[in-house]
Amino acid sequence: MSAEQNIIFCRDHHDHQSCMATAIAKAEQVCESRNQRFTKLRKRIFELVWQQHKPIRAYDILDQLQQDGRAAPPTVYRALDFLMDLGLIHRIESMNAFVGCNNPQQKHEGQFFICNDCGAFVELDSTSINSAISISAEHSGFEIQQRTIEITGICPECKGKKKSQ
Amino acid sequence: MSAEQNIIFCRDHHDHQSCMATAIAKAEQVCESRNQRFTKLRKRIFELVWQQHKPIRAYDILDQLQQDGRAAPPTVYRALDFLMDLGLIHRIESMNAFVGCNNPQQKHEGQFFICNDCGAFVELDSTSINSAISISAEHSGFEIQQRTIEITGICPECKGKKKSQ
DNA sequence: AACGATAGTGTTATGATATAACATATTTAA
DNA sequence: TTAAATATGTTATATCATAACACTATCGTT
Repeated sequence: MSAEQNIIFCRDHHDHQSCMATAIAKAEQVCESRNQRFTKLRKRIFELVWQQHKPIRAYDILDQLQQDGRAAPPTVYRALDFLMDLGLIHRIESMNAFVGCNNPQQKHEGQFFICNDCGAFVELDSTSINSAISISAEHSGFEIQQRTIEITGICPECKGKKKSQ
Repeated sequence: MSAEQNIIFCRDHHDHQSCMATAIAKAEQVCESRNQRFTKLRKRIFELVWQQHKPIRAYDILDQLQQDGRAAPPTVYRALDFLMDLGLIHRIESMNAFVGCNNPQQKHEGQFFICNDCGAFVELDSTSINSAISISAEHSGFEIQQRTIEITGICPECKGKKKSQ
């Protein structure tokens, strides 16, 4: 039962409303189970991260917040740190940006496939990628603490669009 | 003939002089073959990156340069960009830092295993990791352009030291 | 050797990303 | 209801990176 997940870029092709609602429900669940508070601010920032199904940068979040009144960087970064600690979002190191996680209940660090064209991304947790890395590490006694795996390129849709031009 | 490379953390256990000399020789070769100039400045910065066998940040390089006189950030970043373009060094995204590459002749993007304790690192180019990722991508028609694979943790030596304390 | 073209470097200013430190407000739990 | 703990606001500043333009060195011709 460890079938590899398929990459599905869902940009524009789904019921965003319910997708978002599900994410929020999961987040609330995770917070509750860890005795953490999903405050109004944290929820707002979580929503902004999820909103577009693509990586968003801290200062873009800040810009959005400032449309409702004053806000400063620490407000954003603190919320992002909180959400990351709980695994509700992930940081994309190579882009200084953040994405929502759709499997926050499981502890994991995903593998991210991100389209350079449209920004759509997919998070995998592939057994074969994970174990290839683990094996390399075990081989020499390296003890893994954190995995950063970020693959950028062109998603199937954008590839299609390009061809037909 | 695709035996996996082993992780070897060479910190402190090698002839640094000749290790460095080899790296410089390779770099000169690569530059020559691509009709690029390995200028005094570029060489100096290349040496600083190699010097410690661990990731070094741009402003730390800048500090070193400034001991020989004035220098400003663009001087450093330009040289780093040049060296990266030729594959003579790599950027570690998750640390905003740079490391020397010991196989610059081959075009590749490595997998980095970096010790959180001592900073030692190893660059692999593992067939099994690479193909696991390629397979995941091909599965759905994602066209890979760039791979960022950075694994942090504790190297065998530091693990040993900790145990014996 | 003299020349213009190209490539490389210096310099100043500023943009982009992130955090420290402390003040204030809110929630929790006794 | 109150003290402790948690969360947020606010100001200042650290850290990372690049744009734009001036100047210098090198290369390839004549």
